[in-house]
Amino acid sequence: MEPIDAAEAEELAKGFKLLADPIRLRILSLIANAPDGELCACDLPAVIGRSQPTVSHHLSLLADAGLLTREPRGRWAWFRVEAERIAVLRDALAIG
Amino acid sequence: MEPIDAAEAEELAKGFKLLADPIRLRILSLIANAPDGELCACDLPAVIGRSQPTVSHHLSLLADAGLLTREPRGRWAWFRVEAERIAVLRDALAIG
DNA sequence: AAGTCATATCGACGTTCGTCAATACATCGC
DNA sequence: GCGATGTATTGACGAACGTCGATATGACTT
Repeated sequence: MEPIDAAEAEELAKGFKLLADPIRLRILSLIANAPDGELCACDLPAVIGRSQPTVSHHLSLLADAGLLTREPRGRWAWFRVEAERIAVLRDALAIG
Repeated sequence: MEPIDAAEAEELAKGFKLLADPIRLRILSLIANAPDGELCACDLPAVIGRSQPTVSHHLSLLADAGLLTREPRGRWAWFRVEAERIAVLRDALAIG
């Protein structure tokens, strides 16, 4: 954890805020561990146990922040984890 | 990022929620980079730019969660970063 | 003992967040 | 075209959060 200024703290906090929800963590985990590293949004409401609008809301938050990429294929939407963006947050937690 | 269940996601989300605030990030950064790895709370309100109750509030949140340890010395309170607890969160972001 | 100083707690306020029902939008199959 | 299906958006609600002024607690100094 290097010394950070106010602007960088603001930026990092936005990132961690997205990780500060169990639903979003499970979504990221499910996608990261899915075959070929991608997952169809259609499966998530049942697996997560939340309504379709709620899941879609979280997916949009993660995608808008660049932590996920969305690829529409016909009727379905497929998502992948943007590992580099996660790595930025992980590296910010390196202490000493 | 290994596959995580609902209980683990809940636990990790609590941790990331503490990192999801720029003030708390700066507090952690300032303490981690302070001489001897410890910092007196008395300096923080001026450096951070928030009121004393606000800073004390954030320090308590971090200490209660085990991310900081508080050591009262006379009139002052000194804080250290609990690196192992931060490492748990960092490791959770390791994506295959 | 009285005063001072650092810290913690309380109470209140506006803001943000997570959630879902209802609805709109887009794409497929017939 | 039309109905069905997957997804996104809207609107509304209660809960949680960050903030600060006022106050309380505790410790040192004289």
